[in-house]
Amino acid sequence: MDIREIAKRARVSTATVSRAINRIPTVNPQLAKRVWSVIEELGYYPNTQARALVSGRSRIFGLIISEITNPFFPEIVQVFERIAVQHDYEIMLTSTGNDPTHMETAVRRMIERRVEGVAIMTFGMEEVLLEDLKLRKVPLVFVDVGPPRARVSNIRIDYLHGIRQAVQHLAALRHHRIAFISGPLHLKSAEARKHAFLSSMEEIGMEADPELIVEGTHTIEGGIAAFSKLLTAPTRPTAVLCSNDMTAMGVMRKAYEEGIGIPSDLSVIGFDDIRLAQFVLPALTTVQMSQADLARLAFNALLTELQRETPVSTGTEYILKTHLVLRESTRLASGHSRTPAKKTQVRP
Amino acid sequence: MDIREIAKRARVSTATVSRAINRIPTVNPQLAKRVWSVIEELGYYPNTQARALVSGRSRIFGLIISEITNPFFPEIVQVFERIAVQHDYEIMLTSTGNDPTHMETAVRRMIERRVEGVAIMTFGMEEVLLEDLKLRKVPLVFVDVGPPRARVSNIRIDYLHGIRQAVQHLAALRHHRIAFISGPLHLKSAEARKHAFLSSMEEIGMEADPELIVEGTHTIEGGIAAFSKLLTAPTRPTAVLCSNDMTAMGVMRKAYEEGIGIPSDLSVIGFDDIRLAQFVLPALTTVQMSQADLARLAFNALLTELQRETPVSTGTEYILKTHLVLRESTRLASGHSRTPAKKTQVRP
DNA sequence: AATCCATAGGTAAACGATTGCCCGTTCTTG
DNA sequence: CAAGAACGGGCAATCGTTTACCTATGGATT
Repeated sequence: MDIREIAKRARVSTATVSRAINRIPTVNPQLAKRVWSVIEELGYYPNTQARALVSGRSRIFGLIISEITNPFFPEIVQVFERIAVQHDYEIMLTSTGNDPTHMETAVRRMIERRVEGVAIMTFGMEEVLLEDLKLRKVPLVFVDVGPPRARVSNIRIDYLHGIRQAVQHLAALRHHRIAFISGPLHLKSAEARKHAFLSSMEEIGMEADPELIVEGTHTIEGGIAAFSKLLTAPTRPTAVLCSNDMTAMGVMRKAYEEGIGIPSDLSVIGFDDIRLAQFVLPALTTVQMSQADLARLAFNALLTELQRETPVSTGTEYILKTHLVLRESTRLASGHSRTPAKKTQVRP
Repeated sequence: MDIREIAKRARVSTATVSRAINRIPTVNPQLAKRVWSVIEELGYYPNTQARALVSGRSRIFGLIISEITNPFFPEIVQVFERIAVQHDYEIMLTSTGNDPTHMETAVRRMIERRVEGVAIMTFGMEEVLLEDLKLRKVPLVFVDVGPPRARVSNIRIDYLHGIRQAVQHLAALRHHRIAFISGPLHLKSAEARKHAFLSSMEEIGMEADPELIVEGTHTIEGGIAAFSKLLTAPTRPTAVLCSNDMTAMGVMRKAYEEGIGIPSDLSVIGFDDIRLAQFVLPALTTVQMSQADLARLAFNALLTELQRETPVSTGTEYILKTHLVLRESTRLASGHSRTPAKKTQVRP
């Protein structure tokens, strides 16, 4: 069933049907009504492929993330999708697992489907592979990545704000041996977080012991491994700041196995504030970086770039703030207890 | 840039270019090579919309899930996507949040994009809204739902197997007061799990105290609420079996707040075996229902139905087994300790 | 009353591929 | 050596829309 069928039954031309469907105001309301009732009656749905072909607009945005099974991303996907649908866009999602090959085929698929824009949420990887998209002048939005360029927007995350709060919170709780577990350092975002930690420490005159800085992988497993390594240090840390919440969960897991109480023996702070963070035991103090805001920012960046008549020479920059949210996983360093230490209940 | 451009430069007709691209064996290898080298040189990517339009095949599958932020689903999405890409399919993902309106618009969008099949992973909801798809003879695959029908396959989950193991495990550990927190009972799957619990109990001659059966929502919050309710019972349960892992995490959270030790004071069993289950503290004993297998099963069901020349009158049934995996959250009921109880370390 | 203009709606040409059909070669076969 | 088969490749129709352009109609203007 196609537009011709509708046209015939409504005794109008296909042009009129098309106009009625697209609610073009010049069509006589009477006619429009006739057309619509035929459409309803037959349960006709327009063919998007045909529309896209002739109009040159696919109404699809690409969304590239690194790992859908990392709880950080689903919320982004959800919000992004919701907004897209509101704007009559479809999203083409791909989770690369940080595999360049996967990334490459994803880009190819997206070009073949003629996406109108792509949000890249891999936090600083493989920018090179996107040359094909740039070449085709597809609007792009990155997080935490490189030099601005025409049709390419950037969301800069203000890591320093939240991480400085975290460090100062720990310092206020009299922690002197503060460890940091970074993400994989080839990610720009991981690098940036580490750097924010370092300068926050310096700012308050604390030196970061190199032995207490280890690299993780932004996964639970990585957190376990990294914390194990920290435990071999001559003097253990009393607090550990993690580059993301998954890492923090790994630390908590390992601490549990070793009989190290959190927060009684060790304070832990995460980063991201994934939903789970509040349900972990004990609830995780963490630096929030709103996934919903990030998704909104990215979508709007794409839409804005698309609507711009004459592309500006250099893409727009957006900024996303971060800030600390206090929960149960941090406490006064032991030896400084307000009241005689008791190993059981928690109330930081 | 289009196929004509390629044809011109390779000094062949568009037909030959098309045939070369589709690797049709009748084209002269020499010509094909010439065509391909032009394609490479120009960085030409075929337009999927045009292809789909003329061939009548969109190469898109729909995937409807209930909540992408529920950690159960991302793994499904990942596996489904991976297989789809291997078969040159794209997936159109939608997370309905159990909202019928959302479901309705999702179905409309999918029809407009002419999906070739849809996997519905809402576990027993809103089948009615899919009439439009059935009408159009789109292959469908459901989990846990109703009567078979042409072009509609079904994945039946063998809940009983895993749940019976769970119940017997608890019984063997001398638990007599076993609670069950169900999912929202309007979901067929939740209903089925509850039923499996009841009959497993009956089988070993234990009666399920109605006071110990409460309804949850398959979320952490629901688990917290449900367990709070259980705590008001005149005699508390010593073990609780949950309809999914999120619920179990809610129980653990609430227990933690109340100072109830797991597994020392209370044994907890989940269902699903989401990845997180092994990292929770203590690691959760749970009934595994493989998300990867589920995704594979669903994809193959769709593909099979699509390749079937003459649709059989009634869709195929597939079966997915479940089974218990033991971890740290269960233990001999207190008062039956093998060795004098000690509150610290865990080893069930 | 004649002319002009605005306007609504129709005709048909795109969009970029696939593919049925046909035609010209070359090979086979009697 | 002639006739038919086999085969490779080109022509052009087709998929289902949108939209530029054109035409007819009716109202306004003089």
